[in-house]
Amino acid sequence: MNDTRATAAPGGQALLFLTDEQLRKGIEAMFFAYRGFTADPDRILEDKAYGRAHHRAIHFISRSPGTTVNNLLSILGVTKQSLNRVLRTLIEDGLVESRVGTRDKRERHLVLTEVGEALERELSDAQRTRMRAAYREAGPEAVQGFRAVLEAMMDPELRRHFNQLKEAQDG
Amino acid sequence: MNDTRATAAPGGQALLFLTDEQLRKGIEAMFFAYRGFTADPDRILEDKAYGRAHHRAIHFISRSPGTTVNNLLSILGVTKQSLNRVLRTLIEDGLVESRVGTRDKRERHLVLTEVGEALERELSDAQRTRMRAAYREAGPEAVQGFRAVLEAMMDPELRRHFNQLKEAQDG
DNA sequence: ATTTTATGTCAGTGTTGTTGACTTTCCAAG
DNA sequence: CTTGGAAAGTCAACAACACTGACATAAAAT
Repeated sequence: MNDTRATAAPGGQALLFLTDEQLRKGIEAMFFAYRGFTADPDRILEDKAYGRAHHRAIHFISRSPGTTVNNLLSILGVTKQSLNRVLRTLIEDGLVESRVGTRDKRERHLVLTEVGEALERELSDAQRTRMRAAYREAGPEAVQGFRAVLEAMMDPELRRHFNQLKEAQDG
Repeated sequence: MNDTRATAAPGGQALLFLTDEQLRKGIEAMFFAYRGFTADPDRILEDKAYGRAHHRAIHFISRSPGTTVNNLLSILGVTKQSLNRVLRTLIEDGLVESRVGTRDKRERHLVLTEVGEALERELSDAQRTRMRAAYREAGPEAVQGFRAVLEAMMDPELRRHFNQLKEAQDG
């Protein structure tokens, strides 16, 4: 069923014979899996007045407490106007605190409040539960492969961000 | 660096010790990778008057030529009004043909025209190129794991659709 | 003193999703 | 044959979330 073939090549490198069909299935897998990936947080946010954009902001503020608006912008890849709309509501609702920088007073450092952290936990618990179940079902070797392919799929700039986040608490 | 640990458990099953941090990194990998995944088609569509929704419709019509609107709806998971707006422009622009069903004349069977297939090729070529590069970089075992985790992450209904598409040309 | 950077804000626009209401077509059961 | 309901299409209104462009403020850098 899984006919991704590998053969030893002269250089000791494994060569992949990837048919268009196999690649197409990878593409569809990404599409369907991403729907599942966002389904649980979406359900939680649907009641509250927030959407996916709020979730992303909350996630990365939680991940890098005290991050600046500019840093968040380059991670999320949206315009400042778009991010600002989201941040404004989160600050107004008391989920995020915006602190003027000490060294550079132009910068705003973003941190989650208690309430913000509670929502972050609720959202990430749901997402982690699905991820954990998928990892268990697929097995440990699969997890390594999953991460390797995803990382290889990222744009270089995003990959840099991804690995910087990793270093913060993992490396 | 990749510290997803696996240990042989009594039942012969491998046990995974997944920390919240490891799961979180999987979540972030999905987020960043999906951005890369959609980046190339987005760039192509940006010039033309189409968006991601058009791409998705074109992809699945190409994948299952003659599919009905209802089938497409359950694959894409949007409302008929939303899909209809997209299909209407694609039909008006001569990329998609809508054929009245022969057995059931209420149904519309959707197929790509020559022009539609040309755009589909352009889009999927771009997406496959990235996927192929990622597969090559990650290696053949990683590809297996990638697909296994993604499939485990899908909602059951979407997983059914995914596997039905597979059977069509792979099983 | 001037320029650049970081941030915030206002106004307008586009894509993509939603609900709700309504019509047309047409299969199938009574 | 009539009627109920499913499939498809349409119209209107609306919301989330992205975009561009223009402009304001404060502070750092030159």
